[in-house]
Amino acid sequence: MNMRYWLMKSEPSDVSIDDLAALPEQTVAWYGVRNYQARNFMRDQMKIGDGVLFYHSNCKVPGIAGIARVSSTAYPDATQFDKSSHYFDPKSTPETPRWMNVDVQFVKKIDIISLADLRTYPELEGLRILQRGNRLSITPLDPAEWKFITGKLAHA
DNA sequence: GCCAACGTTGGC
DNA sequence: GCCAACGTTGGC
Repeated sequence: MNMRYWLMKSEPSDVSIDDLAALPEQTVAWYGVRNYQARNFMRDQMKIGDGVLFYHSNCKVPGIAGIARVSSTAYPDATQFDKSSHYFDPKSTPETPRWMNVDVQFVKKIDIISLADLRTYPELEGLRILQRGNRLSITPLDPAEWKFITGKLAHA
């Protein structure tokens, strides 16, 4: 078991929580991660069933917009081989792919918990996304943080 | 649109 | 291996 918890950022103009809910199987390949630390989280630590906080970034009201789950282990990100993709990486080959992704499946939408809200809870002081200068698009959560957010703050 | 903070690149 | 230059992220 040993379930882990993650916060994953997505720009809603790219994939929003509503987009995710509307997709076939309500599942999306978490493509486009081009940061090694974030990739390593997916590749080395994520397991099917891990909890995901779906975070809207770079938008009018940044914050946690829904709950999701990891629904595959990591596999090569198809966009790295697609010349027409913004995420194309000429240095990557199918034999030795650089970039991986997992699949993420919708669980539920919640009333957005804004970044400003998140900052008001002492329980969440350690949340990686609240630390100064944090830019990592995938960050781990403590079970206590997960519990607090999904139990006390999340309202469907 | 601004810009601080951070990650990556590449010359040396 | 250092580090300056550059590109990106993402809140505001």
